[in-house]
Amino acid sequence: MSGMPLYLSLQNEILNAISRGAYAAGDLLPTEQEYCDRYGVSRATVRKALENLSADGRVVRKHGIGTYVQMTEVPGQSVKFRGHLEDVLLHDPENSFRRISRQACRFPDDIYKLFGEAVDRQGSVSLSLISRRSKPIMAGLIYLPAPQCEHDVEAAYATTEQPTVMILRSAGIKIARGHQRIRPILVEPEIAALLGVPAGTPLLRGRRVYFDIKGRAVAVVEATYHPTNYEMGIDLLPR
Amino acid sequence: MSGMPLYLSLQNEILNAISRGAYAAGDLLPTEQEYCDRYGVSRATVRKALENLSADGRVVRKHGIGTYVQMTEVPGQSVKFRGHLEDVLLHDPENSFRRISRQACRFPDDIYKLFGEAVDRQGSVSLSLISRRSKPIMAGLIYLPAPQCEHDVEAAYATTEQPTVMILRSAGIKIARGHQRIRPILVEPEIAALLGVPAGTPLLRGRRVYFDIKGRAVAVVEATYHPTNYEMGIDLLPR
DNA sequence: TAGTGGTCTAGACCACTGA
DNA sequence: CAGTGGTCTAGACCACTAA
Repeated sequence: MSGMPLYLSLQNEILNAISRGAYAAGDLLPTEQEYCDRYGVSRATVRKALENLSADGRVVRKHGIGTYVQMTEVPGQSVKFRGHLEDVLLHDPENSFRRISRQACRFPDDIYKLFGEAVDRQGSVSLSLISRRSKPIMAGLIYLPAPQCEHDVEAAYATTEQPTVMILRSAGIKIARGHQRIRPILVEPEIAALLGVPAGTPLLRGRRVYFDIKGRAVAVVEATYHPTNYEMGIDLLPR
Repeated sequence: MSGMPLYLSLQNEILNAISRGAYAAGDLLPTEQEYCDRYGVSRATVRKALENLSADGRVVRKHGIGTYVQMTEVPGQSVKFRGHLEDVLLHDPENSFRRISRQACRFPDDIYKLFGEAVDRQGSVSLSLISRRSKPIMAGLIYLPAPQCEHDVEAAYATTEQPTVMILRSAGIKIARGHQRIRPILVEPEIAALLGVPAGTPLLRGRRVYFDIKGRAVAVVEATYHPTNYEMGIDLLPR
């Protein structure tokens, strides 16, 4: 219908199907071939639609498996951007990751809410520091619920110094997607000391929530960024 | 060579060509057909490579013209994300834009540097407020160099209340790309009064630089966001 | 092993831009 | 108008995943 490209019509069809509840978060969408048959278009067209939805974070495509539906979000007034998990995982070999401390903890209300369905309010919180050429760039509090695999996570921690989400991966917890909300804070003394800035300095803090393929929150990180050793930049592109 | 997909090899070829100076910012790259002939691959493969570079903000593709090279950036340690110009232009009809004041100004050092080649250090600065359902969400200082088209910009301002970058567009200044750096600040009394928060509150400030197709900075905005009426969110996706 | 998504080709026609 | 990128097709083979 109309002058809209076929792949855009298909994208909208799929989004509508998701939003009217035909597929829930974590469900598998029909296969590419199925869409070809159902709408009478070529596979390249179906792929373009699904790749766009993937780029917009609405679905996750897994080679050999299929296309999963992601959680929908209903933001208020906000600017939302897209980024790559890897950019935040800091796999740059020049960055060093160090875990400062770890302890059991009963989650504060706001953190507990993020985990939603988590069976237990009890978990662990770790304090870590990421540096680059011995200059601190980020201090993070990492909240992990107490799951079956806690032992694997601890074992992975013991063998290597890697950012927490890498550790989660090596413990078999695959992260499909995340979301980070950025806000300004006046830094607390403990974090300030780690970053080497005066307590009370205004800093950027990102609250990251990582989700697995089923849309369950599996980790929450409160990342506090150094004011000058680190830059938060966003490229603005035409649509 | 190796098991790398053809389109990735081509992407790297193009990036290498750019970084060794074969094409400068603002130049046109070879056409799709030219790449097909030169590398002996199909047009779909060439297109995939160029579309990826476009999604990464390294080139801008213009229907009927060709593919332009964008400015390269050499960030220090940073997290870089991608977003859409339109998300920042706030074309949401529920948002209202109001220009509070405008005056001639001699640019401060840091702003002047951003304009780089601007012939004149003299320009204008406007103070504006964007609200949503009569709640303030952003106050912005907009710096514009004094160009030939200043008259057109002012004429556009007089006829409609639109965000500055929309105004620039309607004055014939096409914006190809932008960049925003986010940092925390303690808000000054004037901005605080506009947003309705106490002076000294820690807030997010984005310094946006808008570039035309030739890579020249044509506008700088210092955007200060309301702490609760606005959210800065980033989706984290697998690569 | 069967079925999925990932890559790739060789063609076609259309829509936009500038001269 | 000629030339560009935008959309689309109908095939092919490969790489990955789960059972």
